[in-house]
Amino acid sequence: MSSAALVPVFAALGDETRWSILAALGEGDASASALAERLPVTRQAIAKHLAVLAEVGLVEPVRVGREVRYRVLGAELSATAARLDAVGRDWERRLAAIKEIAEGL
Amino acid sequence: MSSAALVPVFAALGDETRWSILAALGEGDASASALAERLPVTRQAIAKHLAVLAEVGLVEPVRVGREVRYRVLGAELSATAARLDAVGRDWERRLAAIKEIAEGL
DNA sequence: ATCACCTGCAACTCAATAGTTGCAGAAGAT
DNA sequence: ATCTTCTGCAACTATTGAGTTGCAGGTGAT
Repeated sequence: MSSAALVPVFAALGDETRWSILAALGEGDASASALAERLPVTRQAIAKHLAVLAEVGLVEPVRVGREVRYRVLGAELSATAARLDAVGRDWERRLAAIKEIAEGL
Repeated sequence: MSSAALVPVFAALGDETRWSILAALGEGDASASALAERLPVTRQAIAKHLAVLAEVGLVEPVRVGREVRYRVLGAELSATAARLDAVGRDWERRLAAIKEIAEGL
């Protein structure tokens, strides 16, 4: 089941640095230390971001020996997108209905 | 064209109060003052949120006499959802490819 | 056993932002 | 013309969060 609250997911996605991290993970799993070599922030900052991303289910930790690699979960992203789309369509539908009533049809 | 940067849109959607506002607007256009009567925050706070939402194209101001009503743009939400889904699918695809290579297929 | 490296926790700084109050100004209503 | 009401601007507070440095603890490699 992947239905954490919707809003925290967007809050997690509302940060450029986290997108850099997600983009980097999109090219293969990596640890916080490995990511720190490619990004202009410290390992600890990245670790915090990864914790946020893991909290909302966008990323998943995988122990490999003494390091902890992270895997991006694209499916969760798509699921979130689906829910967002549903909300958007619902509002469009309801507002269209209101408009018709207002026009006296 | 509705392609503002993607990240600020998520940042805008990462706030509970703004979702309350969007939900209220989903039941019909309303002004900041009208919204302030239904929500537990001041009009000015709502005005700021509406400015943020308008900035990223999720909402649109409409002058009606001396008041300014806001209309929620569900289509923009759906467009954002589509872009999000595309990113998610892309990552899944790439990671699946990497996995196959790693397994020596 | 020792060394190197990676993770995790804690304390701190600084900037951004959600929220407030207060006031000035413009546009309908009477 | 006056009164009401709605909007917009400005200053201020407080909280959150991004980022840092420093250090302690484990785990694999030699």
